[in-house]
Amino acid sequence: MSTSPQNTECSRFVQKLSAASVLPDADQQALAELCTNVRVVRAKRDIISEGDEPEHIHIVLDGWAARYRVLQDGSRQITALLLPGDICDLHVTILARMDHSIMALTDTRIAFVAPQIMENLSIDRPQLGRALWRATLIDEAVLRSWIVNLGRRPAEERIAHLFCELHARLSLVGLVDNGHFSLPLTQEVIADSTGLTGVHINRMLQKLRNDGAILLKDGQLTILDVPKLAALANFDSQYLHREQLRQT
Amino acid sequence: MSTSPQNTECSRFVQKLSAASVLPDADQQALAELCTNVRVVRAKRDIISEGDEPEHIHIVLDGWAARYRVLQDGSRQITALLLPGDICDLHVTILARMDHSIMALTDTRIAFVAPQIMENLSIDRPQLGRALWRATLIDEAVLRSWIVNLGRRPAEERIAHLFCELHARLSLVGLVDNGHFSLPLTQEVIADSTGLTGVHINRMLQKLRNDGAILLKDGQLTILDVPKLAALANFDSQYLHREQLRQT
DNA sequence: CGTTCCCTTGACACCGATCAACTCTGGTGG
DNA sequence: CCACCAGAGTTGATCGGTGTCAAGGGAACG
Repeated sequence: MSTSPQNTECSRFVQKLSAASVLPDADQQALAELCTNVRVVRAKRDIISEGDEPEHIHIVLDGWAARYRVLQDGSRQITALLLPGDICDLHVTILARMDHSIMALTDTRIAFVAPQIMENLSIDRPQLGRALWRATLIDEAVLRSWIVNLGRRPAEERIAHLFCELHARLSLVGLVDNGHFSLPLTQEVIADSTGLTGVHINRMLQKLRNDGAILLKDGQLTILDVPKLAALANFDSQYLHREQLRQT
Repeated sequence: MSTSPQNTECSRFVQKLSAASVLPDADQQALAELCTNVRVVRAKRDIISEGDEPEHIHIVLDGWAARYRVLQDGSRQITALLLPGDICDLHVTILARMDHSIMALTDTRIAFVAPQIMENLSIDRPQLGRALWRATLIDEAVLRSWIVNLGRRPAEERIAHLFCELHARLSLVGLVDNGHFSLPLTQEVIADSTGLTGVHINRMLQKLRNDGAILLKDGQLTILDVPKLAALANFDSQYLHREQLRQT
Protein backbone atom coordinates (compact mmCIF):
# COMPACT_ATOMS: atom_id res chain seq x y z
CA MET A 1 0.00 0.00 0.00
CA SER A 2 2.71 2.45 -0.98
CA THR A 3 1.72 6.00 -1.80
CA SER A 4 4.86 7.33 -3.39
CA PRO A 5 4.39 10.08 -5.96
CA GLN A 6 5.19 7.79 -8.87
CA ASN A 7 2.93 5.09 -7.59
CA THR A 8 2.00 3.22 -10.73
CA GLU A 9 -1.29 2.29 -9.12
CA CYS A 10 -2.74 5.60 -10.13
CA SER A 11 -0.38 6.84 -12.80
CA ARG A 12 -3.10 7.04 -15.47
CA PHE A 13 -5.18 9.21 -13.19
CA VAL A 14 -2.35 11.61 -12.42
CA GLN A 15 -1.38 11.60 -16.06
CA LYS A 16 -4.86 12.56 -17.17
CA LEU A 17 -5.29 15.42 -14.73
CA SER A 18 -1.88 16.88 -15.42
CA ALA A 19 -2.28 16.65 -19.17
CA ALA A 20 -3.67 20.13 -19.73
CA SER A 21 -1.69 22.10 -17.17
CA VAL A 22 1.35 20.73 -15.45
CA LEU A 23 0.47 20.11 -11.83
CA PRO A 24 2.94 20.85 -9.03
CA ASP A 25 4.65 17.75 -7.66
CA ALA A 26 2.87 18.29 -4.38
CA ASP A 27 -0.49 18.12 -6.13
CA GLN A 28 0.50 14.96 -7.94
CA GLN A 29 1.62 13.50 -4.63
CA ALA A 30 -1.73 14.41 -3.11
CA LEU A 31 -3.54 12.68 -5.95
CA ALA A 32 -1.48 9.56 -5.45
CA GLU A 33 -2.43 9.53 -1.79
CA LEU A 34 -6.07 9.48 -2.76
CA CYS A 35 -5.68 6.00 -4.14
CA THR A 36 -5.26 4.25 -0.85
CA ASN A 37 -8.49 2.34 -0.90
CA VAL A 38 -8.29 0.37 -4.11
CA ARG A 39 -10.52 -2.57 -4.93
CA VAL A 40 -10.70 -4.87 -7.89
CA VAL A 41 -14.12 -5.16 -9.51
CA ARG A 42 -14.52 -8.19 -11.74
CA ALA A 43 -15.83 -7.87 -15.27
CA LYS A 44 -19.63 -7.58 -15.55
CA ARG A 45 -20.04 -6.58 -11.92
CA ASP A 46 -21.61 -3.26 -11.04
CA ILE A 47 -19.30 -0.75 -9.42
CA ILE A 48 -22.36 1.13 -8.25
CA SER A 49 -26.01 0.47 -9.08
CA GLU A 50 -29.11 2.47 -9.84
CA GLY A 51 -30.87 3.34 -6.60
CA ASP A 52 -27.73 3.17 -4.45
CA GLU A 53 -26.89 6.04 -2.15
CA PRO A 54 -23.41 6.93 -3.30
CA GLU A 55 -20.87 7.13 -0.48
CA HIS A 56 -17.61 7.17 -2.35
CA ILE A 57 -16.15 8.76 -5.40
CA HIS A 58 -14.91 6.09 -7.79
CA ILE A 59 -11.85 6.48 -9.95
CA VAL A 60 -10.94 4.01 -12.66
CA LEU A 61 -7.25 3.25 -12.23
CA ASP A 62 -7.13 0.39 -14.66
CA GLY A 63 -9.56 -1.43 -16.92
CA TRP A 64 -12.76 -0.27 -18.63
CA ALA A 65 -16.20 0.51 -17.21
CA ALA A 66 -19.53 1.70 -18.57
CA ARG A 67 -22.26 3.97 -17.31
CA TYR A 68 -25.60 2.53 -18.44
CA ARG A 69 -29.32 2.30 -18.00
CA VAL A 70 -31.60 -0.64 -18.71
CA LEU A 71 -35.09 0.12 -20.03
CA GLN A 72 -38.28 -1.71 -19.24
CA ASP A 73 -38.14 -3.76 -22.43
CA GLY A 74 -34.73 -5.03 -21.43
CA SER A 75 -32.72 -2.96 -23.88
CA ARG A 76 -29.65 -1.25 -22.54
CA GLN A 77 -28.11 2.08 -23.41
CA ILE A 78 -24.57 2.91 -22.41
CA THR A 79 -24.17 6.63 -21.75
CA ALA A 80 -20.44 6.72 -21.16
CA LEU A 81 -17.37 4.57 -21.42
CA LEU A 82 -14.98 5.07 -18.52
CA LEU A 83 -11.28 4.57 -19.20
CA PRO A 84 -8.21 4.42 -16.99
CA GLY A 85 -7.82 7.77 -15.27
CA ASP A 86 -11.49 8.67 -15.46
CA ILE A 87 -13.47 9.73 -12.40
CA CYS A 88 -16.85 8.03 -12.39
CA ASP A 89 -18.82 10.38 -10.22
CA LEU A 90 -16.89 13.30 -8.82
CA HIS A 91 -19.83 15.12 -7.30
CA VAL A 92 -22.64 12.68 -7.32
CA THR A 93 -22.77 12.38 -3.55
CA ILE A 94 -24.68 15.65 -3.60
CA LEU A 95 -27.64 13.73 -4.94
CA ALA A 96 -29.55 11.22 -2.88
CA ARG A 97 -29.55 8.24 -5.22
CA MET A 98 -27.90 6.95 -8.34
CA ASP A 99 -30.19 7.30 -11.35
CA HIS A 100 -28.08 4.84 -13.36
CA SER A 101 -25.50 2.10 -12.87
CA ILE A 102 -21.82 1.74 -13.62
CA MET A 103 -20.50 -1.66 -14.61
CA ALA A 104 -16.99 -3.00 -15.00
CA LEU A 105 -16.48 -4.16 -18.60
CA THR A 106 -13.17 -5.80 -17.78
CA ASP A 107 -11.63 -6.59 -14.45
CA THR A 108 -10.96 -3.11 -13.13
CA ARG A 109 -9.01 -1.52 -10.35
CA ILE A 110 -11.15 1.17 -8.76
CA ALA A 111 -10.09 3.71 -6.15
CA PHE A 112 -12.79 4.45 -3.58
CA VAL A 113 -12.35 7.98 -2.25
CA ALA A 114 -14.24 9.83 0.47
CA PRO A 115 -15.99 12.87 -1.02
CA GLN A 116 -14.77 15.08 1.82
CA ILE A 117 -11.14 14.37 1.05
CA MET A 118 -11.65 15.22 -2.57
CA GLU A 119 -13.46 18.42 -1.73
CA ASN A 120 -10.76 19.61 0.65
CA LEU A 121 -8.16 18.81 -1.93
CA SER A 122 -9.75 20.92 -4.59
CA ILE A 123 -10.11 23.84 -2.18
CA ASP A 124 -6.58 23.64 -0.78
CA ARG A 125 -4.96 23.16 -4.17
CA PRO A 126 -6.43 25.60 -6.68
CA GLN A 127 -4.60 24.22 -9.69
CA LEU A 128 -5.81 20.75 -8.88
CA GLY A 129 -9.32 22.03 -8.34
CA ARG A 130 -9.17 23.65 -11.72
CA ALA A 131 -7.91 20.46 -13.34
CA LEU A 132 -10.81 18.54 -11.81
CA TRP A 133 -13.23 21.11 -13.14
CA ARG A 134 -11.72 20.87 -16.53
CA ALA A 135 -12.08 17.11 -16.55
CA THR A 136 -15.73 17.44 -15.57
CA LEU A 137 -16.44 19.88 -18.37
CA ILE A 138 -14.78 17.63 -20.91
CA ASP A 139 -16.88 14.72 -19.69
CA GLU A 140 -19.94 16.84 -20.37
CA ALA A 141 -18.67 17.68 -23.83
CA VAL A 142 -18.31 13.98 -24.50
CA LEU A 143 -21.92 13.45 -23.43
CA ARG A 144 -23.05 16.10 -25.90
CA SER A 145 -20.99 14.55 -28.66
CA TRP A 146 -22.68 11.23 -27.99
CA ILE A 147 -26.04 12.91 -28.40
CA VAL A 148 -24.94 14.26 -31.76
CA ASN A 149 -23.59 10.85 -32.70
CA LEU A 150 -26.83 9.06 -31.84
CA GLY A 151 -29.09 11.68 -33.27
CA ARG A 152 -27.52 12.56 -36.58
CA ARG A 153 -24.95 10.08 -37.81
CA PRO A 154 -25.43 6.88 -39.83
CA ALA A 155 -24.20 3.62 -38.35
CA GLU A 156 -20.76 3.35 -39.88
CA GLU A 157 -19.89 6.94 -39.08
CA ARG A 158 -21.17 6.48 -35.54
CA ILE A 159 -18.83 3.57 -34.89
CA ALA A 160 -15.91 5.34 -36.54
CA HIS A 161 -16.58 8.39 -34.40
CA LEU A 162 -16.58 6.30 -31.25
CA PHE A 163 -13.25 4.77 -32.22
CA CYS A 164 -11.79 8.22 -32.86
CA GLU A 165 -12.98 9.42 -29.48
CA LEU A 166 -11.47 6.42 -27.73
CA HIS A 167 -8.25 6.89 -29.64
CA ALA A 168 -7.99 10.49 -28.49
CA ARG A 169 -8.92 9.80 -24.89
CA LEU A 170 -6.63 6.82 -24.53
CA SER A 171 -3.77 8.79 -26.08
CA LEU A 172 -3.97 11.20 -23.17
CA VAL A 173 -3.14 8.44 -20.71
CA GLY A 174 -0.50 6.76 -22.81
CA LEU A 175 -2.50 3.74 -23.86
CA VAL A 176 -2.19 4.22 -27.61
CA ASP A 177 0.77 3.01 -29.61
CA ASN A 178 0.82 4.30 -33.16
CA GLY A 179 -2.91 3.97 -33.78
CA HIS A 180 -3.12 0.71 -31.93
CA PHE A 181 -4.84 0.09 -28.61
CA SER A 182 -6.66 -2.50 -26.61
CA LEU A 183 -10.44 -2.40 -27.16
CA PRO A 184 -11.99 -4.84 -24.71
CA LEU A 185 -15.55 -4.33 -25.94
CA THR A 186 -17.88 -6.97 -27.31
CA GLN A 187 -19.86 -6.01 -30.38
CA GLU A 188 -22.88 -5.96 -28.09
CA VAL A 189 -21.26 -3.27 -25.92
CA ILE A 190 -20.41 -1.21 -28.98
CA ALA A 191 -24.04 -1.61 -30.05
CA ASP A 192 -25.33 -0.37 -26.70
CA SER A 193 -22.97 2.60 -26.90
CA THR A 194 -24.05 3.62 -30.38
CA GLY A 195 -27.76 2.88 -30.23
CA LEU A 196 -27.51 0.06 -32.76
CA THR A 197 -27.82 -3.73 -32.61
CA GLY A 198 -25.06 -6.27 -32.30
CA VAL A 199 -25.80 -7.72 -35.72
CA HIS A 200 -25.50 -4.38 -37.41
CA ILE A 201 -22.28 -3.54 -35.59
CA ASN A 202 -20.88 -6.76 -36.96
CA ARG A 203 -21.69 -5.80 -40.52
CA MET A 204 -20.41 -2.25 -40.18
CA LEU A 205 -17.15 -3.43 -38.61
CA GLN A 206 -16.62 -5.62 -41.63
CA LYS A 207 -17.22 -2.63 -43.82
CA LEU A 208 -14.67 -0.60 -41.88
CA ARG A 209 -12.22 -3.47 -42.20
CA ASN A 210 -12.84 -3.84 -45.91
CA ASP A 211 -12.42 -0.11 -46.38
CA GLY A 212 -8.95 -0.59 -44.95
CA ALA A 213 -9.78 1.81 -42.14
CA ILE A 214 -9.19 -0.47 -39.18
CA LEU A 215 -7.84 -3.78 -37.98
CA LEU A 216 -9.83 -5.35 -35.16
CA LYS A 217 -9.19 -8.76 -33.71
CA ASP A 218 -9.00 -10.31 -30.28
CA GLY A 219 -9.84 -7.07 -28.52
CA GLN A 220 -7.05 -5.17 -30.25
CA LEU A 221 -7.90 -2.24 -32.48
CA THR A 222 -5.55 -0.68 -34.96
CA ILE A 223 -6.61 2.46 -36.76
CA LEU A 224 -4.64 2.15 -39.96
CA ASP A 225 -5.00 5.76 -41.00
CA VAL A 226 -6.11 8.07 -38.21
CA PRO A 227 -6.86 11.14 -40.34
CA LYS A 228 -8.77 8.98 -42.80
CA LEU A 229 -10.94 7.48 -40.09
CA ALA A 230 -11.47 10.92 -38.59
CA ALA A 231 -12.62 12.19 -41.97
CA LEU A 232 -14.95 9.24 -42.41
CA ALA A 233 -16.42 9.96 -38.97
CA ASN A 234 -16.52 13.73 -39.31
CA PHE A 235 -14.55 13.66 -36.11
CA ASP A 236 -13.43 17.03 -34.82
CA SER A 237 -11.42 16.62 -31.65
CA GLN A 238 -11.98 20.18 -30.53
CA TYR A 239 -14.66 19.18 -28.07
CA LEU A 240 -12.08 17.22 -26.10
CA HIS A 241 -10.22 20.49 -25.43
CA ARG A 242 -6.78 19.03 -25.61
CA GLU A 243 -5.09 22.39 -25.97
CA GLN A 244 -3.63 24.17 -22.99
CA LEU A 245 -5.71 25.86 -20.33
CA ARG A 246 -6.67 29.43 -20.85
CA GLN A 247 -4.66 31.94 -18.86
CA THR A 248 -6.92 33.80 -16.49
CA MET B 1 -33.07 48.27 -12.97
CA SER B 2 -34.40 47.37 -9.55
CA THR B 3 -32.72 44.54 -7.64
CA SER B 4 -35.22 43.92 -4.89
CA PRO B 5 -35.41 40.39 -3.56
CA GLN B 6 -38.69 39.67 -5.28
CA ASN B 7 -37.49 41.14 -8.50
CA THR B 8 -39.65 39.45 -11.06
CA GLU B 9 -36.84 39.79 -13.59
CA CYS B 10 -35.19 36.70 -12.20
CA SER B 11 -37.93 35.02 -10.24
CA ARG B 12 -37.78 31.80 -12.30
CA PHE B 13 -34.10 31.54 -11.61
CA VAL B 14 -34.47 32.01 -7.87
CA GLN B 15 -37.43 29.68 -7.89
CA LYS B 16 -35.49 26.93 -9.58
CA LEU B 17 -32.48 27.08 -7.31
CA SER B 18 -34.55 27.20 -4.16
CA ALA B 19 -36.78 24.35 -5.23
CA ALA B 20 -34.83 21.54 -3.62
CA SER B 21 -33.66 23.23 -0.44
CA VAL B 22 -35.09 26.48 0.79
CA LEU B 23 -32.47 29.16 0.39
CA PRO B 24 -31.98 31.88 3.01
CA ASP B 25 -33.47 35.22 2.05
CA ALA B 26 -30.00 36.68 1.88
CA ASP B 27 -29.01 34.08 -0.72
CA GLN B 28 -32.09 34.80 -2.75
CA GLN B 29 -31.30 38.46 -2.56
CA ALA B 30 -27.78 37.76 -3.75
CA LEU B 31 -29.13 35.82 -6.70
CA ALA B 32 -31.42 38.66 -7.63
CA GLU B 33 -28.47 41.03 -7.61
CA LEU B 34 -26.74 38.84 -10.16
CA CYS B 35 -29.30 39.76 -12.74
CA THR B 36 -28.19 43.32 -13.21
CA ASN B 37 -26.87 42.98 -16.71
CA VAL B 38 -29.87 41.69 -18.61
CA ARG B 39 -30.11 41.69 -22.37
CA VAL B 40 -32.83 40.61 -24.73
CA VAL B 41 -31.76 38.16 -27.40
CA ARG B 42 -34.15 37.90 -30.33
CA ALA B 43 -35.42 34.56 -31.55
CA LYS B 44 -32.99 32.66 -33.81
CA ARG B 45 -30.03 34.69 -32.69
CA ASP B 46 -27.08 32.97 -31.05
CA ILE B 47 -26.52 33.80 -27.42
CA ILE B 48 -23.02 32.44 -27.80
CA SER B 49 -21.46 30.67 -30.76
CA GLU B 50 -19.11 27.82 -31.41
CA GLY B 51 -15.53 29.05 -31.31
CA ASP B 52 -16.27 32.01 -29.05
CA GLU B 53 -14.19 32.58 -25.96
CA PRO B 54 -16.82 32.67 -23.24
CA GLU B 55 -16.59 35.69 -20.99
CA HIS B 56 -19.89 35.62 -19.22
CA ILE B 57 -22.15 33.11 -17.61
CA HIS B 58 -25.57 33.23 -19.23
CA ILE B 59 -28.78 32.66 -17.35
CA VAL B 60 -32.13 32.30 -19.09
CA LEU B 61 -34.56 34.52 -17.21
CA ASP B 62 -37.36 34.25 -19.70
CA GLY B 63 -37.96 32.51 -23.00
CA TRP B 64 -36.47 29.33 -24.49
CA ALA B 65 -33.02 28.58 -25.86
CA ALA B 66 -31.24 25.57 -27.34
CA ARG B 67 -27.74 24.23 -27.19
CA TYR B 68 -26.85 22.77 -30.59
CA ARG B 69 -24.26 21.71 -33.08
CA VAL B 70 -24.41 21.79 -36.87
CA LEU B 71 -22.68 18.98 -38.78
CA GLN B 72 -20.84 19.24 -42.05
CA ASP B 73 -23.81 17.97 -44.04
CA GLY B 74 -25.91 20.79 -42.61
CA SER B 75 -27.94 18.68 -40.22
CA ARG B 76 -28.40 20.04 -36.75
CA GLN B 77 -28.59 18.26 -33.42
CA ILE B 78 -29.91 20.02 -30.35
CA THR B 79 -28.25 18.73 -27.21
CA ALA B 80 -30.24 20.63 -24.63
CA LEU B 81 -33.30 22.82 -24.32
CA LEU B 82 -32.80 25.70 -21.91
CA LEU B 83 -35.84 26.95 -20.04
CA PRO B 84 -36.49 29.95 -17.79
CA GLY B 85 -34.30 29.65 -14.73
CA ASP B 86 -31.64 27.52 -16.45
CA ILE B 87 -27.98 28.45 -16.40
CA CYS B 88 -26.46 27.97 -19.83
CA ASP B 89 -22.83 27.56 -18.95
CA LEU B 90 -22.01 27.87 -15.27
CA HIS B 91 -18.37 26.86 -15.54
CA VAL B 92 -17.56 26.97 -19.18
CA THR B 93 -15.18 29.89 -18.82
CA ILE B 94 -12.64 27.34 -17.62
CA LEU B 95 -12.35 26.16 -21.20
CA ALA B 96 -10.81 28.23 -23.93
CA ARG B 97 -13.51 28.04 -26.57
CA MET B 98 -17.10 27.05 -27.01
CA ASP B 99 -17.40 23.70 -28.76
CA HIS B 100 -21.06 24.34 -29.58
CA SER B 101 -23.53 27.21 -29.89
CA ILE B 102 -26.56 28.34 -27.93
CA MET B 103 -29.45 29.91 -29.79
CA ALA B 104 -32.51 31.73 -28.61
CA LEU B 105 -35.63 29.87 -29.78
CA THR B 106 -37.93 32.69 -28.74
CA ASP B 107 -37.13 36.21 -27.76
CA THR B 108 -35.29 35.65 -24.49
CA ARG B 109 -34.16 37.70 -21.57
CA ILE B 110 -30.63 36.61 -20.66
CA ALA B 111 -28.62 37.66 -17.63
CA PHE B 112 -24.92 38.11 -18.36
CA VAL B 113 -22.91 37.44 -15.21
CA ALA B 114 -19.20 37.73 -14.56
CA PRO B 115 -17.76 34.32 -13.66
CA GLN B 116 -15.85 35.77 -10.73
CA ILE B 117 -19.00 37.06 -9.08
CA MET B 118 -20.63 33.67 -9.41
CA GLU B 119 -17.62 31.91 -8.01
CA ASN B 120 -17.38 34.17 -5.00
CA LEU B 121 -21.04 33.72 -4.37
CA SER B 122 -20.85 29.96 -4.27
CA ILE B 123 -17.89 30.10 -1.90
CA ASP B 124 -19.37 32.70 0.44
CA ARG B 125 -22.78 31.07 0.55
CA PRO B 126 -22.45 27.31 0.97
CA GLN B 127 -26.13 26.55 0.59
CA LEU B 128 -26.21 28.46 -2.64
CA GLY B 129 -23.08 26.75 -3.84
CA ARG B 130 -24.69 23.43 -3.12
CA ALA B 131 -27.84 24.41 -4.98
CA LEU B 132 -25.75 25.38 -8.00
CA TRP B 133 -23.97 22.05 -7.88
CA ARG B 134 -27.22 20.25 -7.67
CA ALA B 135 -28.53 22.05 -10.71
CA THR B 136 -25.39 21.13 -12.63
CA LEU B 137 -25.73 17.46 -11.76
CA ILE B 138 -29.35 17.41 -12.82
CA ASP B 139 -28.39 19.00 -16.13
CA GLU B 140 -25.96 16.12 -16.62
CA ALA B 141 -28.66 13.62 -15.79
CA VAL B 142 -30.84 15.19 -18.45
CA LEU B 143 -28.01 14.80 -20.96
CA ARG B 144 -27.78 11.11 -20.14
CA SER B 145 -31.51 10.69 -20.45
CA TRP B 146 -31.35 12.24 -23.92
CA ILE B 147 -28.72 9.69 -24.90
CA VAL B 148 -31.04 6.92 -23.76
CA ASN B 149 -33.91 8.57 -25.60
CA LEU B 150 -32.00 8.83 -28.86
CA GLY B 151 -30.38 5.45 -28.62
CA ARG B 152 -33.15 3.16 -27.53
CA ARG B 153 -36.62 4.59 -27.95
CA PRO B 154 -38.90 4.57 -31.00
CA ALA B 155 -40.06 7.89 -32.38
CA GLU B 156 -43.41 8.27 -30.65
CA GLU B 157 -41.98 7.34 -27.28
CA ARG B 158 -39.08 9.72 -27.81
CA ILE B 159 -41.36 12.67 -28.37
CA ALA B 160 -43.59 11.70 -25.47
CA HIS B 161 -40.55 11.44 -23.24
CA LEU B 162 -39.39 14.89 -24.25
CA PHE B 163 -42.80 16.32 -23.42
CA CYS B 164 -42.77 14.62 -20.03
CA GLU B 165 -39.35 16.04 -19.30
CA LEU B 166 -40.41 19.53 -20.26
CA HIS B 167 -43.56 19.17 -18.19
CA ALA B 168 -41.51 18.24 -15.13
CA ARG B 169 -38.88 20.91 -15.60
CA LEU B 170 -41.36 23.68 -16.31
CA SER B 171 -43.41 22.66 -13.27
CA LEU B 172 -40.46 23.51 -11.08
CA VAL B 173 -40.55 27.12 -12.20
CA GLY B 174 -44.28 27.51 -12.12
CA LEU B 175 -44.87 27.48 -15.85
CA VAL B 176 -47.30 24.55 -15.94
CA ASP B 177 -50.99 24.88 -15.30
CA ASN B 178 -52.75 21.56 -14.93
CA GLY B 179 -50.85 19.75 -17.66
CA HIS B 180 -50.88 22.78 -19.91
CA PHE B 181 -47.88 24.88 -20.90
CA SER B 182 -46.46 27.00 -23.65
CA LEU B 183 -44.31 25.00 -26.08
CA PRO B 184 -42.72 27.49 -28.47
CA LEU B 185 -40.98 24.85 -30.59
CA THR B 186 -41.41 24.28 -34.29
CA GLN B 187 -41.68 20.67 -35.38
CA GLU B 188 -38.24 21.12 -36.87
CA VAL B 189 -36.83 21.98 -33.46
CA ILE B 190 -38.49 18.96 -31.91
CA ALA B 191 -36.98 16.89 -34.72
CA ASP B 192 -33.49 18.21 -34.04
CA SER B 193 -33.95 17.48 -30.34
CA THR B 194 -35.06 13.90 -30.88
CA GLY B 195 -32.85 12.88 -33.77
CA LEU B 196 -35.78 12.59 -36.17
CA THR B 197 -37.02 14.56 -39.19
CA GLY B 198 -39.65 17.25 -39.26
CA VAL B 199 -41.95 15.17 -41.42
CA HIS B 200 -41.85 12.26 -39.05
CA ILE B 201 -42.45 14.49 -36.04
CA ASN B 202 -45.55 15.73 -37.77
CA ARG B 203 -46.93 12.24 -38.20
CA MET B 204 -46.08 11.13 -34.67
CA LEU B 205 -47.68 14.24 -33.19
CA GLN B 206 -50.85 13.36 -35.01
CA LYS B 207 -50.63 9.90 -33.55
CA LEU B 208 -50.24 11.31 -30.05
CA ARG B 209 -53.21 13.58 -30.67
CA ASN B 210 -55.35 10.75 -32.02
CA ASP B 211 -54.40 8.61 -29.03
CA GLY B 212 -55.93 11.35 -26.91
CA ALA B 213 -52.61 11.86 -25.15
CA ILE B 214 -52.02 15.49 -25.97
CA LEU B 215 -53.49 18.68 -27.36
CA LEU B 216 -51.04 20.80 -29.31
CA LYS B 217 -51.90 23.93 -31.18
CA ASP B 218 -50.46 27.40 -31.61
CA GLY B 219 -47.47 26.66 -29.43
CA GLN B 220 -49.63 25.52 -26.53
CA LEU B 221 -49.30 21.96 -25.28
CA THR B 222 -51.80 20.24 -23.04
CA ILE B 223 -50.97 16.82 -21.69
CA LEU B 224 -54.43 15.39 -21.23
CA ASP B 225 -53.41 12.57 -18.93
CA VAL B 226 -49.96 13.01 -17.45
CA PRO B 227 -49.57 9.49 -15.98
CA LYS B 228 -50.79 8.01 -19.25
CA LEU B 229 -48.25 9.93 -21.31
CA ALA B 230 -45.55 9.03 -18.80
CA ALA B 231 -46.44 5.37 -19.20
CA LEU B 232 -46.40 5.65 -22.98
CA ALA B 233 -42.95 7.25 -22.78
CA ASN B 234 -41.56 4.97 -20.08
CA PHE B 235 -40.83 8.21 -18.30
CA ASP B 236 -39.36 7.86 -14.84
CA SER B 237 -38.82 11.27 -13.29
CA GLN B 238 -36.30 10.00 -10.80
CA TYR B 239 -33.38 11.29 -12.85
CA LEU B 240 -34.60 14.84 -12.31
CA HIS B 241 -34.06 14.39 -8.56
CA ARG B 242 -37.00 16.42 -7.50
CA GLU B 243 -36.98 15.09 -3.95
CA GLN B 244 -35.30 17.02 -1.19
CA LEU B 245 -31.59 17.25 -0.79
CA ARG B 246 -29.83 14.61 1.19
CA GLN B 247 -28.88 15.64 4.69
CA THR B 248 -25.12 15.52 5.07
C1' DC C 1 -50.80 40.83 -52.43
C1' DG C 2 -46.75 38.42 -52.68
C1' DT C 3 -43.44 36.19 -49.60
C1' DT C 4 -41.96 33.45 -45.98
C1' DC C 5 -42.43 30.19 -42.46
C1' DC C 6 -44.56 26.38 -40.72
C1' DC C 7 -47.59 22.54 -41.01
C1' DT C 8 -49.55 18.70 -43.64
C1' DT C 9 -49.92 14.81 -46.82
C1' DG C 10 -48.73 10.94 -50.09
C1' DA C 11 -45.58 7.84 -52.53
C1' DC C 12 -41.61 5.53 -52.27
C1' DA C 13 -36.80 4.16 -50.85
C1' DC C 14 -33.62 2.43 -47.68
C1' DC C 15 -31.17 1.80 -43.37
C1' DG C 16 -31.02 -0.87 -39.68
C1' DA C 17 -33.89 -4.32 -36.85
C1' DT C 18 -35.35 -8.88 -36.32
C1' DC C 19 -35.13 -13.78 -36.46
C1' DA C 20 -32.78 -17.85 -36.98
C1' DA C 21 -29.04 -20.68 -37.79
C1' DC C 22 -24.25 -21.71 -37.82
C1' DT C 23 -19.16 -21.27 -36.47
C1' DC C 24 -15.48 -20.73 -33.42
C1' DT C 25 -13.29 -20.38 -29.17
C1' DG C 26 -12.23 -21.25 -24.47
C1' DG C 27 -13.57 -23.30 -20.32
C1' DT C 28 -15.37 -27.00 -17.48
C1' DG C 29 -16.35 -31.41 -15.91
C1' DG C 30 -16.59 -36.30 -16.63
C1' DC D 1 -8.69 -36.77 -23.47
C1' DC D 2 -13.02 -35.92 -24.90
C1' DA D 3 -17.90 -34.11 -24.56
C1' DC D 4 -20.32 -30.49 -23.61
C1' DC D 5 -21.53 -25.77 -23.03
C1' DA D 6 -21.70 -20.72 -22.97
C1' DG D 7 -20.34 -16.58 -25.01
C1' DA D 8 -18.98 -14.11 -28.94
C1' DG D 9 -18.81 -13.46 -33.75
C1' DT D 10 -20.87 -14.28 -38.45
C1' DT D 11 -24.27 -14.77 -42.10
C1' DG D 12 -28.70 -14.66 -44.83
C1' DA D 13 -33.57 -13.57 -45.42
C1' DT D 14 -37.05 -10.63 -44.46
C1' DC D 15 -39.57 -6.80 -42.23
C1' DG D 16 -40.65 -2.36 -40.80
C1' DG D 17 -39.70 2.25 -39.02
C1' DT D 18 -38.07 6.40 -40.50
C1' DG D 19 -36.08 9.24 -44.20
C1' DT D 20 -36.59 11.49 -48.59
C1' DC D 21 -38.82 14.02 -52.04
C1' DA D 22 -42.32 16.71 -53.69
C1' DA D 23 -46.43 19.28 -53.53
C1' DG D 24 -49.85 22.02 -51.42
C1' DG D 25 -52.27 24.82 -47.59
C1' DG D 26 -52.73 28.35 -44.10
C1' DA D 27 -51.33 32.18 -41.31
C1' DA D 28 -48.46 36.14 -40.41
C1' DC D 29 -46.18 39.89 -42.22
C1' DG D 30 -44.32 43.65 -44.93
